[in-house]
Amino acid sequence: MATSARPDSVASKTPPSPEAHAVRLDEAGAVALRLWVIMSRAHAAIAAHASADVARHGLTLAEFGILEALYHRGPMLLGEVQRRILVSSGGITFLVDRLTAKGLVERRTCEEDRRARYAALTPLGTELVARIFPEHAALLTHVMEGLTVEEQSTAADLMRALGLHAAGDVHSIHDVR
Amino acid sequence: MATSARPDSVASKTPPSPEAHAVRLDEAGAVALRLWVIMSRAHAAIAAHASADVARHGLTLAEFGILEALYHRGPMLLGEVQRRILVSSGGITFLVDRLTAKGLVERRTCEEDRRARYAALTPLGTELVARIFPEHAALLTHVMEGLTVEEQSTAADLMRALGLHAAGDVHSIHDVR
DNA sequence: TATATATTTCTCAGTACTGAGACTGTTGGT
DNA sequence: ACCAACAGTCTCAGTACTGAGAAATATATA
Repeated sequence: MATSARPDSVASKTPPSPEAHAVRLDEAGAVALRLWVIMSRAHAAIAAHASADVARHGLTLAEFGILEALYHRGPMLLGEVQRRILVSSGGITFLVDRLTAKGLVERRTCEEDRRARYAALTPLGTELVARIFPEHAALLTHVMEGLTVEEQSTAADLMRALGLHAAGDVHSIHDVR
Repeated sequence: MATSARPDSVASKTPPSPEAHAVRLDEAGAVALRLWVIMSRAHAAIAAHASADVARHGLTLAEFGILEALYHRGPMLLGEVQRRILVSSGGITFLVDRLTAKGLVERRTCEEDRRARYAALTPLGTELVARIFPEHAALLTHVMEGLTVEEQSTAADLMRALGLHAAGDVHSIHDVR
């Protein structure tokens, strides 16, 4: 976590340096860039809170994401979990190993496809999620209070469209058609 | 980068497992949580594109963020850069070291405060940013096309309010007053 | 002045991953 | 049945950081 994530509230009304460069962008570029920067900062600020919260229980956000997914959906194939929480193939193995070592998760074989394995919560893991999830939700509710519930809902809809487009077949602008 | 970030388009209309747990949340909690998850996914999907783009030039997103900041604002104190791109104190030293090794950035002493040091672009660094920034902006414009320009602007306003609140004095819900 | 506290950067050991490739098992074509 | 291509997981070396603390300098208080 960053040691300080405050906005430059007081600081830096520094006079424009002679070495500063103005950028020429069309309107679409300017808006897109602005959204990306603002979104990154907002995400980082919220992630810092969320991360600190789960760290109280010795968990990383990625670990918590796995526990939460398994709690809500029941046992899942490792590949499913991987796509859901967006880590690399090596990462999911590593994370499930660590959660297994903590006694929160166990691997189960998959009868239909013997290459695959399920991850499932142990009773201890289930109990942990049941205990900490409500607190975590309350924290996030609090962190999100910068927007009204209606605004949050609007923001979620916009983010969803953005995410789906970005995750989908956005061909690189450098691709030949 | 995650090896696959596709949404579960086809997959997983799996029947609700007997081991799945329903969660009881008030409306505010449900909306906040939904926004957090959706926002994280959108951010990750966009970051994957941005990251891949700057990687073509051998840069990480954090490095590019520093170069961009120095390009637009001129030389900055390390602490300023750190707060702007949200890395740890060790991280900014490490990143500036690496950019210095690449010949893109140099350190300068600060006369007014001899503890502090400026980071400034070298001519090579300036030339690099001038060359790759327009391409990067074009890529982001393309990635953001899941929303209209007006929607992007709305989203940016909402994210800004969210980020400011989260980065500000959100006291932990567990604090005593 | 002396002392304490704060701020800025740097050091370094540690952590949480990534990504390329290996291994094992499945599927479809012939 | 065989073979090629593919899919799911695992291994492991490498990477990009974090965070606690140290060193140097600055500022405030008595």
